[in-house]
Amino acid sequence: MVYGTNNGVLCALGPKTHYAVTGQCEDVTLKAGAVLQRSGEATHAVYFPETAVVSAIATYSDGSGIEMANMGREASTAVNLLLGQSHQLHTDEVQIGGAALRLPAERFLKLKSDHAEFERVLLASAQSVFYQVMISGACNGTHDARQRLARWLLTMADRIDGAEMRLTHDFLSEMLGVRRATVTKAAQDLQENGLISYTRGRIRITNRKGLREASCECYDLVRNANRALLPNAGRNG
Amino acid sequence: MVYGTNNGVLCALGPKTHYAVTGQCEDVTLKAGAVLQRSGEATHAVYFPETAVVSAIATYSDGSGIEMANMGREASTAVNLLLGQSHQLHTDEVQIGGAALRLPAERFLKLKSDHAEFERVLLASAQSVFYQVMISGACNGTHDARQRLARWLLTMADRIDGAEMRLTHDFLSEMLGVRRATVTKAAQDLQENGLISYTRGRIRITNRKGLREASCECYDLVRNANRALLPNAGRNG
DNA sequence: CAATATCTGTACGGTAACGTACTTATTGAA
DNA sequence: TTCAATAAGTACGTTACCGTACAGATATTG
Repeated sequence: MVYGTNNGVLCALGPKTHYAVTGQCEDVTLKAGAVLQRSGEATHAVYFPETAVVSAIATYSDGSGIEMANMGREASTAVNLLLGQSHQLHTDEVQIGGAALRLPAERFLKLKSDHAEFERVLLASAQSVFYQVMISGACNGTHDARQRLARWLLTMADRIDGAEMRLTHDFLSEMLGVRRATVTKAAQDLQENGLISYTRGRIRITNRKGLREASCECYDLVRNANRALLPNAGRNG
Repeated sequence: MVYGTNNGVLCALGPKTHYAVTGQCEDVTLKAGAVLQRSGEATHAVYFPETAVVSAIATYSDGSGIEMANMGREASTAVNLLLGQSHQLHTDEVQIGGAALRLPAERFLKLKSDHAEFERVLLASAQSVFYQVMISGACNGTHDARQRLARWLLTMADRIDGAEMRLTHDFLSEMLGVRRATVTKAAQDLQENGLISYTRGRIRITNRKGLREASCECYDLVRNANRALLPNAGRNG
């Protein structure tokens, strides 16, 4: 039963619309590394992450890619279709495997035109994602690796159930766009200050308040904007 | 007479809608440094730049701000309203003074609901701006000052009539988020290679092809996406 | 034409990253 | 239980920037 999802976008819907939309979704398990839809291709479906995290990647002509945004349970991959584009401008890749709801493109479009509330919430969600991307862009150019690591861990923790996150320094270095050794140094610093603790692929936040202070303000800006735009998002079914 | 605008969003409209929309706009001259609308305030109007350039700025709690996107004649400031938000998430500030069309919020919303084509084009434009912000964010973290300067100059040249741009290194340093001296160094490099020439606040592109090679691919990615999303945009009335 | 303001060139030491690469610690599978 | 794979710690020279500061060049104004 998909009713009871913890996806923030779907939770922001009133019961009736929520029911209509989730009734058309299917539960899927996304595997880390899977490419959901490639840049330039037609968009087949929209994903509402629950425990999975999906990232938007820009592809350069030499084949390299850069992560431009990542979306967890507070968002969805609907922006393209929502703005009227049938084809992808970027590649959607699963960063962290987990559960998600999948809604085929045609059903998505039908639901969008049948339910004004759905469209309204989707637009607000797009605004939230847009803001996140804006802030992240500014953040990358302004704040150092330690602050950004702190921010990234806080953001990720909001998307995950348990206290422990399974993330390697290597993975984080890709997310932050820095060297693996730079992540190790930043993580050491945070650990020495008692804000996190980690061993071999497992990271745990031990002092959330302190980590927020170590992070740049970008964490709060994005979070507050998301909460303002999608109320009820923490409602959980 | 506003018909005959060179704003790319408005030019992407068919004649009938174009006429309906521009008929509701007023010609304004925007002064560099002016704040059009502040973060948190209600959005009073939407601006379609012609020769002006407006930037979206995120404001931190210490009062400092970071430029997150800038919009010239290929775009508009409509994203907020278009996505259903009556209030600003960011501050819109005039970076380069010049002409623009101004459309009050109520009229904008009325036109949007009366003309499906207008809404469709606006959504495509939002997609384009969204993509620009995504790419720029990735670009800032990946490419060096010289590449980004080249890209910025190319982008700006597309928005301006003449061959000469009135820009100081100091101004450019703010745009790129680097030191003024770093801009001077990058600009010297470009000039020594015959790609640009400049004197005291005036910059001229002398070898466009070469400048494109010196720039990162981000210039082409954003430009191609914008062209694909808003055809006819160069039609000029 | 002189005075002033504005730009640009340059210099200095400092720092946070970089690429590369080797070592040491875990962990899961043979 | 040993081995191979994976993760984390560390090191070294290098680079692109930073903050600051001042001198020279070019406009603008009185």
